[in-house]
Amino acid sequence: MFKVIKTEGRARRGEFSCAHGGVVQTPVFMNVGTQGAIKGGVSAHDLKEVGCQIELSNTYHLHLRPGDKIVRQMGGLHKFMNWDGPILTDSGGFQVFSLASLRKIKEEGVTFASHIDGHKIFMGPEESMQIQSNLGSDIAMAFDECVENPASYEYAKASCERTLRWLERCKIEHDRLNSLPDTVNPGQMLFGINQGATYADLRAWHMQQIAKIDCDGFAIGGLAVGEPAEVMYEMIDVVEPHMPPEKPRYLMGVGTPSNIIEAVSRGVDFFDCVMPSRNGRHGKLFTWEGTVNILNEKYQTDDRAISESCNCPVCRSFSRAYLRHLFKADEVLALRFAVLHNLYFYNELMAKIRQALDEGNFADFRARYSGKLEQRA
RNA sequence: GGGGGAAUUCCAGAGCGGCCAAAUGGGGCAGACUGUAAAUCUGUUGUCACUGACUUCGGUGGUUCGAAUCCACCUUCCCCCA
Repeated sequence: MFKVIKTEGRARRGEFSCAHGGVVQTPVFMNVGTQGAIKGGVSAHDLKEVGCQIELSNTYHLHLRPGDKIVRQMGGLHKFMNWDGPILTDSGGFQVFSLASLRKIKEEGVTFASHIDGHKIFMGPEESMQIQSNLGSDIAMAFDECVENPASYEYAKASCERTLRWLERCKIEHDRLNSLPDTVNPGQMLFGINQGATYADLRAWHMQQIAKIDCDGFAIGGLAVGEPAEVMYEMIDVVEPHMPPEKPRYLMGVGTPSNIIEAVSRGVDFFDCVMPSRNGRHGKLFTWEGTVNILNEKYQTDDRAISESCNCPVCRSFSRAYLRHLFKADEVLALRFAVLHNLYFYNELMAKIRQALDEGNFADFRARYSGKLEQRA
């Protein structure tokens, strides 16, 4: 269920609900827990404290370890990781991109060499749907190919045509699985994914085609893979008019705070990104004043919180000097604190975007923050 | 008291006549990171007027066209015997 409750320009303020959790307020940032845990020592329990509304996990990774059948046997991913809110599972399509050296693509699907032990794994649309069904996520993503950048027009065209055929197969298999009497999550939704590299005509054509398929939402994939941000924005502009307005739009894997603000202004509702957690683990912290590299020498005796305007559990109690020390001393607590802070920031960013939309001053918000939040504090 | 060994750039530790401002680790400093093969990766780490010059390898002298590398003495440390 998705409902747009207010708009400002193309930006949308909405509400989304699914089989788990209460109403999700959009625009929303989904917190990434690839293997059923947020890297850096953050649990589902912590996600609540940090304002997370939806968690994202990965089909490929959970299929390899512990195995989707084991997750199913343990009662599904929600119970397994003790997260009662919505879960979106990515399909494995991104691994077609990120594990490019370990895979082979054919019409039927993709053969991977496991990044763990090298054994062969075949994943096609049906397999991806079966795995996601076993995981019992609330939103399953279609199995697609995230094409690398740059890609030739010919390759991008052939690839997005194949991704369209894969979506048709995903839809059939997804509906079949959902109707099984013992399915883990009968309310599981399916989102289709737009591709087409950086070619406007392919993007538009592909979006028009997938919009004909009765999906519960539509994602824009294959962006933020090395192209300039302006090109990414242009692709959103190209595709957005062809996205069904009554369904949620998800920009996959994006992005920086400014990327998110810009995409919201272009009509996107859902986001996810590894950036807050990964950068956090690497000592780069986001604040409303700009970014802080907590490893820098200048914070050695800085008694202030990471951000004095932040109300996260870390900023309420610990200093920059202490956090820097934890990093320098290789304490796992450093990772945990940094990730908690960054996720809190991202979730608060979304809350403030929503508030601005509610109050009708998103344009002001955008003017004030877009392009600023990635700069050094 | 006798015998043996070692002293190298922030640390550890290679080098043992020219290709050495000196390997490799660590530490330090800085940067990158966008549907997570990432608690990872990259750069840098004597000084300066920086495609070159200058001062370094415990100290002082010496051998040599040339020394971190060879010789003498000194200093300090370590090991073995008593």
